[in-house]
Amino acid sequence: MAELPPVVARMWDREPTTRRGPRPRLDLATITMAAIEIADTEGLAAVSMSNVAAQVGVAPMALYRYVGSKDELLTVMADSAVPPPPERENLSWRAYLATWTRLTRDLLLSRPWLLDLRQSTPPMGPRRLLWLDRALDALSGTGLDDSQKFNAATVLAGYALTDATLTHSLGAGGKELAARAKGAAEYGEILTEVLDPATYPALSAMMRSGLLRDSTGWTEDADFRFGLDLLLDGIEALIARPAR
Amino acid sequence: MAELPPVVARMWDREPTTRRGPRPRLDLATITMAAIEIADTEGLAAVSMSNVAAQVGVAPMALYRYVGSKDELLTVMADSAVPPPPERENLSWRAYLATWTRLTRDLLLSRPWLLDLRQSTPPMGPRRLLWLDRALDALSGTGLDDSQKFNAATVLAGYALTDATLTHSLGAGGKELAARAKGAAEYGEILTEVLDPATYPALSAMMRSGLLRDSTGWTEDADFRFGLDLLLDGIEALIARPAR
DNA sequence: AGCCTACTCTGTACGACATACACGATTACT
DNA sequence: AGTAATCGTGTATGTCGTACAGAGTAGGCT
Repeated sequence: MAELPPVVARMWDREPTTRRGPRPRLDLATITMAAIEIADTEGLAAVSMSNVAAQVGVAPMALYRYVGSKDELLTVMADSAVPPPPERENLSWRAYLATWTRLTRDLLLSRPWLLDLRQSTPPMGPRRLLWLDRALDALSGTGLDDSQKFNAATVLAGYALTDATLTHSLGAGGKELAARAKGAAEYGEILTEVLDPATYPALSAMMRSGLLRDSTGWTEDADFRFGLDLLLDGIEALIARPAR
Repeated sequence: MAELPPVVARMWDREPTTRRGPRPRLDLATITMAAIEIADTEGLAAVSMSNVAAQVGVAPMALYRYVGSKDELLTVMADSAVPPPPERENLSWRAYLATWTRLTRDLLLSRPWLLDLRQSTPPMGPRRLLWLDRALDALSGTGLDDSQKFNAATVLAGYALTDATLTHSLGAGGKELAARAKGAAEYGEILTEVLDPATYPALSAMMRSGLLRDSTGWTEDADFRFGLDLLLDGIEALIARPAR
């Protein structure tokens, strides 16, 4: 039986109940919440061990009693920032996965620093795994095999991430919307000027006909639904198809 | 007319031809190639201004004559590491986009540090834009409108990234395959042990039936094709659908 | 030709950061 | 009561990005 790495153990609340020395003044959850609050308000760059320690009123080195490294802290943050998944209610698999994907995207947009966090994550924590479980569960009556279900969930989550990344980088950032929209328009302008129609035929034609000119053409919800329906149609077709 | 930021200008070879002082001993391409070589061999973490400077035989601060910051260097790297897109030949849009997406994924797997660079990037460079152009071009005869074409390309690129991320994190890394496969199996073991069937019904059932037990069930090419066909089917259905 | 000036690269310095190490204080178990 | 494990702190180290000032170089102008 494999041994749990200490942080993983703490993520899953598997601490031994009785310990030796002085009572800990903190716990992993407190530290993580403080770090998340800093990331929410000042951005991921402001999440330093010193800042987090100051936020919880402790010396920087004290944090290393709870996390093995800053990287570990970031990993825990990436899981703790995730809310519970939506309830299934009576929704069809398709309706449920649609809101599942949408909420995933909305989460990433409401905490953009999640986008910057390295997503090479086998070590998914309890919360992310709960989302995964719900997606798999929604597909349980469809006749897909395990691998297909898993891949479908992965694709949907990946799409949420792709869309959130694009949407975030182009605006829809609340108050910054105006600034970012202007940035996108400016960049489009520069590109239009710099793109050589000979080597970029399709793209330069598209730019000249005004793709980025009005930035609302991109960031709207219709674009998200577009790709989402694409994927759900694909899954539906797969379900309808006789088992291979 | 908007002014080009200096690095963007250099990325697009828009340097003024005559300059004042001593001839530069370097150019942006040399620096970028050195940085990419370091990233390829020692990983992204080893790409420091000092290391890059040493690699090209120059004092660290000299690099700042060519890039405004390390972030800019990373941005340029993210574009320069991209090879030219495949030729269209006589391929159907579907066949072309299939290899387009596959090659995108293969690129990300061959230079995994690109995965860590997932910056929120409007500033795409000439090479990435060339790929985008080819994808749009492949869809030019299909009757889709600009926004649909753009979204389709985005979704496919996003899928390549999702799949590469997952595949990389679970193995298929050449020599490390054994080590990583063992890692995945171990993690699966731990999860199986820790997952409470009551709160994770679908997932724990799936794990217990051996999803991660043999890691080849994931990383195989069939899984990539699965999602890819899902997307291409969706696009094909959209093309067949009468314009809304 | 000679000066001016923009531009090149260098050396030094500073502040931020992650983290190793050793210490004194605190508490449970023998 | 004593032992040993654990906690938080203070200090120190090495690395990093980059600001700044200076010395050398070479084109443009008079």
